[in-house]
Amino acid sequence: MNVVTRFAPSPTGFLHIGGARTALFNWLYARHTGGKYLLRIEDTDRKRSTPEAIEAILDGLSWLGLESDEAPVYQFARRERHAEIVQQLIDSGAAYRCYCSPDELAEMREKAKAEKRSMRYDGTWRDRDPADAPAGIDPVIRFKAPQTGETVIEDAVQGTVTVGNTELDDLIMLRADGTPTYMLSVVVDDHDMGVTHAIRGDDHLTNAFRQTQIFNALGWDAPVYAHIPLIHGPDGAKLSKRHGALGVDAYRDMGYLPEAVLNYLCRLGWSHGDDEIFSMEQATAWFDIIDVNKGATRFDYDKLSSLNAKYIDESSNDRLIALALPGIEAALGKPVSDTVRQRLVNGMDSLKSRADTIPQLVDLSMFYCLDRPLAYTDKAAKMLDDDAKARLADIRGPLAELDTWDQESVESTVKAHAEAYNLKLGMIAQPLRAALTGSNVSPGIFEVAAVLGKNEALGRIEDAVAPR
RNA sequence: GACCCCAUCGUCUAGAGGCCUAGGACACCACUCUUUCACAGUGGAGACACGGGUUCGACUCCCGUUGGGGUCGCCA
Repeated sequence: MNVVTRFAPSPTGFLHIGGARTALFNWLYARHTGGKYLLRIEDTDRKRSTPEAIEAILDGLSWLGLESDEAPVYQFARRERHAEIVQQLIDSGAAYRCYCSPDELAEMREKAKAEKRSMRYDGTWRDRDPADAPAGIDPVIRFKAPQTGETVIEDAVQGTVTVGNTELDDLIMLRADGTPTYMLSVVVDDHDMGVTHAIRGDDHLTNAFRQTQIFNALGWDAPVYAHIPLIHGPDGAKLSKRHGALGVDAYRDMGYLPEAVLNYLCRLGWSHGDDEIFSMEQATAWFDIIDVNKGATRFDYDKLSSLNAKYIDESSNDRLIALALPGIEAALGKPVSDTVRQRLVNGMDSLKSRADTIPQLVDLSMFYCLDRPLAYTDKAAKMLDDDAKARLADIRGPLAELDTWDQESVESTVKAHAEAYNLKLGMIAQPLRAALTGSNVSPGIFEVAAVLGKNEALGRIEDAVAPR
């Protein structure tokens, strides 16, 4: 079988993390089987669909590299086809006109709730004579759902799921204004697009029953459904705007690399033995729906960050500098000079092993970019007491005499000096760190001195020694 | 409330009846390395929700309980 999968977001907001993973799983499965991965924008809700949301979704997917194999299908553009199918259903007696007003329906639900019955449409117009139709009211078209027996779906993730048909009411397929609803459009589009596997969030599980019924009424084969577990917030509650339900652009802005996000998302609900860190090529080779878990998962920033740190480590210095530069220049309030850029190039290897995210990398890099005199952190200032300043003043001379200024020469000079004066290395190294970086935390101080260059390093020492 | 789904360390997970004294990863703790902070390495603590079955044998199969989640729109 030629596999065709699809990701079908509704453009009513950004692409959130759950949607991104749904897209990823569909993409992986299509790639794994050598099939096709399609994108369908479900924009039949004209009131809530926006071009901005479409843009955000497309941007998010492209940032993650989840490109579809064909141009996106816009569901609303296919409304005539949908209406045509509905007409077909009416003709065959599988659908009917319902003249209940929204208010009547709301009332019906209220009453059902009060009587503690389930809140389903009661089928008022199901078998009523169309001649009773009230004048001046545009009817909706409802699906005449089977009232006996049960509907069974063989879900590729959840297994066999059965529901009694008495639980399902007659859903609306065409609104009073003649536009198709989601439930109908999905069925028609999945069929027309040749979708063989519908991988989607578990929140669609109950929809699968109704869609299966429509497929049956149409005499079409339903795709294989695979309802993947939902992603919850760190506290186990449903992802809401308050926590976790961010657009993927937010993750980019938080300094996460797309390959880290992808790798992390793979491990949320899917696994390949104990493999934790792997490329999309490996994931493609390994991915199968049977290995997807059933239970909901929680989003864990710590683990994402840890993965991100590893991907940052493996990134080229050029890429990292390009990613960090906007943040650095924003903090600086001006573009970086060529000198500073060169320092970043030279210092990046040890900077990047310390950063979990790009903003952290920016923070870590700032001391290479700042102009003299440096501002000191509290701890650095404390480190620069009078004794420390005296020691710095002492070491300045030998350093100034160096002809070759590199990590080795600075290190041997400082070490020799410490030995000669019978000082522990830290007694000089720590004040030196404070002077050179303005902080008590930095990469190896001799490397820092080398990267800074003789002039800048000596200047920063003088700044620290000078009375403030 | 009705219906549906789920249930292994705090979190993500391995586990397809004996391989399990339940493995890995993140987080946590300790140690090593180190001028600092990281990185890295080593070690540690930490789970099969509960109760019944089935079986010679259950984390694995069945039932129930409890807990969690989802759905119940002229939204998708």
